[in-house]
Amino acid sequence: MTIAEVSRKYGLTADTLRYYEKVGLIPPVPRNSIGNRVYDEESCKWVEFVKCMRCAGLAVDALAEYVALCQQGDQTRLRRLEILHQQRARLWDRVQEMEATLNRLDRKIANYTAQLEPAEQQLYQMEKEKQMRQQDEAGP
Amino acid sequence: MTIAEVSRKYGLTADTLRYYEKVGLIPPVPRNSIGNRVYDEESCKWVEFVKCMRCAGLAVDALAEYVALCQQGDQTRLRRLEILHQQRARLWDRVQEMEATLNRLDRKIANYTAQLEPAEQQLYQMEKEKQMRQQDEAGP
DNA sequence: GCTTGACCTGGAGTCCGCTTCAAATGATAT
DNA sequence: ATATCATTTGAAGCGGACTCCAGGTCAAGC
Repeated sequence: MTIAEVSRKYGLTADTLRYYEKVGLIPPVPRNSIGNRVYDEESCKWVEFVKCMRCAGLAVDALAEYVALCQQGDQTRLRRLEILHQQRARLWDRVQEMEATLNRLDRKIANYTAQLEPAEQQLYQMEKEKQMRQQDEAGP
Repeated sequence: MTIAEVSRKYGLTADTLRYYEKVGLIPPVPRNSIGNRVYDEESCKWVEFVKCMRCAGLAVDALAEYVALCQQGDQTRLRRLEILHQQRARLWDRVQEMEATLNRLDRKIANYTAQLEPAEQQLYQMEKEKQMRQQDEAGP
């Protein structure tokens, strides 16, 4: 696949794909005779993997280290595992934090909604929906 | 409270507190006769609120709009509710994405762990622990 | 009355993660 | 053969969110 095809396939710009390769988020992509990138299965898998990890917020340099280690063979497996563990832990912490905030927002929303004038409520209802929970003040 | 005290209390630098105020993430903080900030209850609540929301990744400008509306009185309640809804939705999406990645990392970790030499496993065990799940390849 | 220390401001600097650009190359279409 | 097009590179630029800095003001202690 060409860079344009991969770009379409994964929704990353060609520039971003080159950038990822440059900083080591994906191993060097094979080239054809004239030097253009030709993404094979392997490269695509890396692209998909990295897209997923970056979307979740993993840091570029942790990922780059992991990718570099993968290219250095089996004796790096232990270290790779460490990196994965560490990143997983960070990610988990962030998710906890975000879920707490989600709950807080839900309470706030419930509170706002409860205090709307009936007319407003209906007006609002007409274009909105869904899940809410408990108390919270409506200021800060 | 002085800015230094608030800084200690919430773990944000004085610079960040001034910055938040400047860009409207917190309403203007009261000043004493010589122009120094004196954080009252209200200001502290805002600081805490904004810290929480920013940690969860809400955008500065959405928050700034919300804060501005709060200062404009009750007729902005509907719009505020909309903002909260919207931000909640974004946050929820991100959490979903991150949880999926978390699962993927877990599978990867399980796979790596399973493939370690027994000696390595033990070595690894000695400093690590916890939860893992199922299959995944160990490359990308 | 002079230093020290906390605070102020405006503006510049930093870091991250892309994004844009300029100039070049080669394949393809007319 | 000339124009068009996708691609290449290295380097510069950008946006977000702080972070740091220089220069200045006050209040208090010695």
